[in-house]
Amino acid sequence: METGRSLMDAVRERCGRCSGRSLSICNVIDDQDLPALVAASSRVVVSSGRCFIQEGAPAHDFYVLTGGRAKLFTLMPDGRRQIVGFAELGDFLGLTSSETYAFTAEALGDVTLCRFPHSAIDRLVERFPRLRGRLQKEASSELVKMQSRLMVLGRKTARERLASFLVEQASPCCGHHALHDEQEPITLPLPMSRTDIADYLGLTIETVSRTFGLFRKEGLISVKGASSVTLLAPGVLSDIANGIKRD
Amino acid sequence: METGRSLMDAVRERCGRCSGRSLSICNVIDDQDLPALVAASSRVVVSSGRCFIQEGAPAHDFYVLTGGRAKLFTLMPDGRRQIVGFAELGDFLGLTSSETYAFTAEALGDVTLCRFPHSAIDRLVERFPRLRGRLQKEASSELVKMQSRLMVLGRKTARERLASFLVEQASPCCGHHALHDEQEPITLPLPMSRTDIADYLGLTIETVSRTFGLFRKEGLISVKGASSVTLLAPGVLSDIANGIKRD
DNA sequence: CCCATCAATTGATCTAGATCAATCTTCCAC
DNA sequence: GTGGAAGATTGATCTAGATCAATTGATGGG
Repeated sequence: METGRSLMDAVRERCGRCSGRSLSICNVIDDQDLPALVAASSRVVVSSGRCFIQEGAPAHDFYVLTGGRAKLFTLMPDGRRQIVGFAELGDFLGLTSSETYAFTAEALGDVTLCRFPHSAIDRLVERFPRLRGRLQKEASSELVKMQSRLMVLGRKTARERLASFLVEQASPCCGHHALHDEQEPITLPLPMSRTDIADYLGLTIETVSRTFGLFRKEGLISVKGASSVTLLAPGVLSDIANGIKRD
Repeated sequence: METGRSLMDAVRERCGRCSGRSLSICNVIDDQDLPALVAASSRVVVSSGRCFIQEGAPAHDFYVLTGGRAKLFTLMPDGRRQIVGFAELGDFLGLTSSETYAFTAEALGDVTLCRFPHSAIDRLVERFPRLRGRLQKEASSELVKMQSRLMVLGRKTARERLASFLVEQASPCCGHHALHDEQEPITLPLPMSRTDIADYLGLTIETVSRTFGLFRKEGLISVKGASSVTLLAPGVLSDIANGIKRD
């Protein structure tokens, strides 16, 4: 919470250069109204490996991710883990129907966030009704992504799962600009570990690694040091992801 | 769309006895405002096995399910199917971020619905702002359910999946009233086929059937003619669902 | 009531992916 | 650089659940 002169500075500092601005819920707020947004929120920096949302903890705050990436996961009592999503620039976290968070969020590398207390969002929504619609749209679009993830986990083979993952990573924001060119190679950073990918796809690290190996041998990808891949044939990978066989 | 005298009749007819009223989005609308709701919507009856939402078709309408149950699924090009949910009384269908439906909805037995054209919902939301919040809450709660479904499909064994399914069926409305008593037997109708259950849980019919058989032998359930189960030990099933071993 | 049809169960095998077990990289901290 | 620790790859085996194959049981039309 900031006021007066420093608030204007804060707006310039926080929103002026915020690369998440156009992607996130903030994009329904006019420039002149930004101070209200800044006043309602606080900037949070989370260092690599730290958790900023705890599954089951009281849900006091919403977050907009403004830098870095995070993994979102749930645990079973015996430690089995399912990653329910990877958050990126502009993603809105902490929407929950209940009074507690449904997942844990951990920073993959250093992460910056804007934190909005629950109560502050209520006030903002009252003042900027379009925000409510934006929040709903956010939830709906997440819901659609979830439905395709259910298909991945319920019905796809290991090959199809990894291909789905790679294609998804190549088209952030729910396939917005799709794959620019189906044939054009695309290089992606993979800030998550093989273990994370395995827990996302319902596989083991060994299977993930072997499948990466296969794709490499088949000339579909090339790997640079485990945290960067180039999709050499995005179109083929996309077909594999959808269970389509080319001959 | 109805007017005048017949509208009042329609309200009495449609909403007065609607058992979904208290569960659905309609529960944020005062009785006196119901006519607006009725005027904006039309009643639809769908007979068993018919689809009323088609994956990929232009999303013109929203639906509130007011009677019966439906299965929601997506297909892969080769016909593999993933059931993404079973809709029941009061459920709101057709929320989507894109211009097309993300899944197909098919009636399990005869189904009645209230259909709201997209445009009508926009007008209603403008007139009744609380509706917007209700819609968002609906989407958020669905999102939370999805996250636990990802765990089911990604990390649970066949036993755990079927137990999860049975416990979920026993506590409709996202575990609202939970299991009244963990030890009290509960009898459930199962309007869906074994194939549907398999496609919901990412298993084959054979595995579903075998696992039902095991639960029966272990005295955890008793089955009446494939479309009705009694959970004899809901607490134990719940523990199995969560991977907790009692000894 | 009885047959036909389709769903569900049960049994026998097979296999994709898990598990167990070494290496081999990568990349810091020193 | 250099040692070492964590992560990734690769290989050998095992197994839960898939697949293939009957058989049994429901359900509904004539």
